[in-house]
Order: sequence, then structure tokens, then C-alpha cells
Amino acid sequence: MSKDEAIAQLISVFRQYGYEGATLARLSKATGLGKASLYHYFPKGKEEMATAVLNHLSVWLEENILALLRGSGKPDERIRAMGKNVNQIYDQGEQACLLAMLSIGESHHLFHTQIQQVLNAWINALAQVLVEAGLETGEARLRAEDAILQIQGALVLARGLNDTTPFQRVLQRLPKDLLKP
Amino acid sequence: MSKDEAIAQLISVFRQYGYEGATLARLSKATGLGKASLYHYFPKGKEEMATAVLNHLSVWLEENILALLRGSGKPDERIRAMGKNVNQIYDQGEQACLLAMLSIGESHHLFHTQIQQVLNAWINALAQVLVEAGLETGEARLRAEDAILQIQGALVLARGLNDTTPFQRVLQRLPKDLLKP
DNA sequence: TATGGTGTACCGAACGTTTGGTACAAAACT
DNA sequence: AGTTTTGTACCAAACGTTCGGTACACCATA
Repeated sequence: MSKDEAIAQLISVFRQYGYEGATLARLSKATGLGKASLYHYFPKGKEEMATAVLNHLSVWLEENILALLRGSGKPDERIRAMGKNVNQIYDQGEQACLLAMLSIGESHHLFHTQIQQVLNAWINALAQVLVEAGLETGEARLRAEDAILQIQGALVLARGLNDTTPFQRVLQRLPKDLLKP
Repeated sequence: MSKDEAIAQLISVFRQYGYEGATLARLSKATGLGKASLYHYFPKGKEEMATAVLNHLSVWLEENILALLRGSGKPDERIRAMGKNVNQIYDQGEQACLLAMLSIGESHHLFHTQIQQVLNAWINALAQVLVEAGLETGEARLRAEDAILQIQGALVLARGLNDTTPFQRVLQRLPKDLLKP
């Protein structure tokens, strides 16, 4: 199990249990690594694991979301491409958002800066697409915020109602909602 | 400190830290009661505290949201009244949602049934208002889900961006969004 | 009116367990 | 041979929980 493979498993624990619920026992079990091995890869312990996981997500976002949004297709197509990858990373709405999970409790102040950056990068990239589609800057920003907001809310509702159809519905209508005149 | 006064303090801990983050030390400090004293009111411990807190919320919702939605005013006015109390309980978007916090991690399976009930009661009451306003049943349900979804998403975004204006915006436009033809 | 009994509210200290973290030698790989 | 990886054994601190006990208001009986 390489470090990168381990990180992928750590993600699923952090985003299911949050920072405080992600105990070393759970992290160890998920990765199949003993505590010694985890501390070999992450000498500063749990906090470094969470940081690594956040960095991994940041890279993923850049490659699988931001790059697409900056692409050369029609705005409508770029947003649809984003939707596909959003649907994938959240496992059709079954999995919680890592950013949301790490912004609660005592982990909030630990990772808030990085979380805010990632969130803003996403919103800004999306707003830029809308500007290119002809919307004015302010309105574009509001609509982009709205899109992320609806995705996050859909994930919360999907967990609370045990039903991912709200999430599917949000993703479905996202392109039209964002680009409507 | 009466039991009801204690519960009010417990709520703020559970909704800030979640179930696993809400340690007995924090709960004790928030209520001003010793750890042992908490067991006087809640013999079954932390799980009973969370249950009590959820029941308290359920009553609050019935009295401060559902009752208003079942009221006799115009649909537009009832929804606005709901918005006022929603804004109040979430402290203008500063405070997280207890239901969302208790539906993560290991607390999910402990409280899922009750959380689902409360959420559905809210959605159904809101949908009923929309039906009375002339919408067909299916569309009413979708829009009601959408409202709760946007509120939850706004709370997540407010925490992540450290900015409650998205939450304010969602509440502002809620009546018009729900009732538009 | 005094006396003894009962229930409620609360707390300090300790319980056994789990937490995040460390030390180190054996093992596995290069 | 030398480096990387890992299992085992630890640790202090914090975890949720329990125990024995105090303080005090209430209420019956004498």
C-alpha cells in the first residue's frame, strides 16, 4: 500500500466520520496499515493525514473540475462535464463532502483557510464560465455560489432522507439553471 | 439548572461539534453541571442526551414552524413567517443544523429514523402550503424539498466561506421562488 | 413544633477503555 | 548491505460511565 493509495482510503474515513470521528483505529482498518505504518507516512499524525487528504482533494478539483471549466467547449458543455465528475466523486449522492465534514467542530479552525480556498476556487471557476456565457460578473458569482450551495444541500438532504433523488435532480437541472437568461 | 435549561445548552454543543465531538467534558462545561450530574437527568448517558435534544427540536419545529405553516394567512405570509423563525434558530446562518450534524458518522444509524421523520414533517407541511396555493402535489413536494435543501446548503456554505450572506439571500428569495407560477 | 424519613439535585474521585502518539527491533525490499 | 516498511509493546491523556456521598427542601408522624 503506497502513500497515495493510503490517502484514497483515508478520504473515505474522514468524509464519513469527520475529523473527530476519524479515529486512528478506523484509519488503520480502512488502509490496512498498522499505526506504525501510518506514522511512517504521516509523521505528524492525524492532522497531517487530514492535510494530505485535503491536498489530494485540491489536486483532484484542479484536474477534474477546474480544468474542465476552463476548457474550450460551449459553457453548457463545460458545466455538464463538471456535473458528471461531481456526480462521480459524491458517488451519486451517497457520499458526504469532505470539505463540509472538515469544516465542523474543532477541525474547523484547523483547516478553515484551505477549505475556504478550495471552495472559492471552485466558485470562481464556475462564475468565470458564466461570465463567458454573457452574464455580468456579480450575477455570475451569485449563481455559482448557488450551484455549490445546492450541491451541498442536496448531499445533506440525501443523508437525512436516505434518498439520493434530490441530488440527482439538482445535478440534472444545474446547466439550465445556471445559464438561463 | 433545570433539565430543560440544560437541554438548551446541550443543543449548542451537539450542533457545533456533532455527536462524536460532543464530549462529556464539553457538555459538562456548557451546562455548568458536573459530568456525574448530567447522569442524574440523563441516566443512559450521552445517547439519551442526544435523544432529548432531538425531541426538543422536534417540539420546537412543531410549535414554531409547522404550526405557522398550517396557519390561516395567505401562503406567501406563512412562508415568510417560517423564514423568520428559520433565520432565528440558525442565528442568521451562524449556527449549524442539528439534524445535519447528527446524521453523520456513527450517530447516523442511532438517530436516522427520528431525523428522517422531522425532515419529512417539515417538507410535508411546506408542500401542503404550496398545494393550497394552487400547485399540484408532485411539484409542491419537489419545491418543498428544494427549499430545505437550499437552507441546508446555505448553512454549509456559510461555514465554509465564513460568510452568511448566501444564507440571507436564500431566505430572502424563498417565498417568491416557492410560489412562482 | 420538633423529629425523622424521603426524594431531588449535585459533585469529586475513580472505574475500565480508547484516544493519539512513541520507541524499537524484526522483517522486507533494493 | 542499507534503506524502507511494519508488528509489537508501550505511554499519558482523554474518553464515557459509575460510585459513594453531601446538601437541602419537603412531608409525615409524634
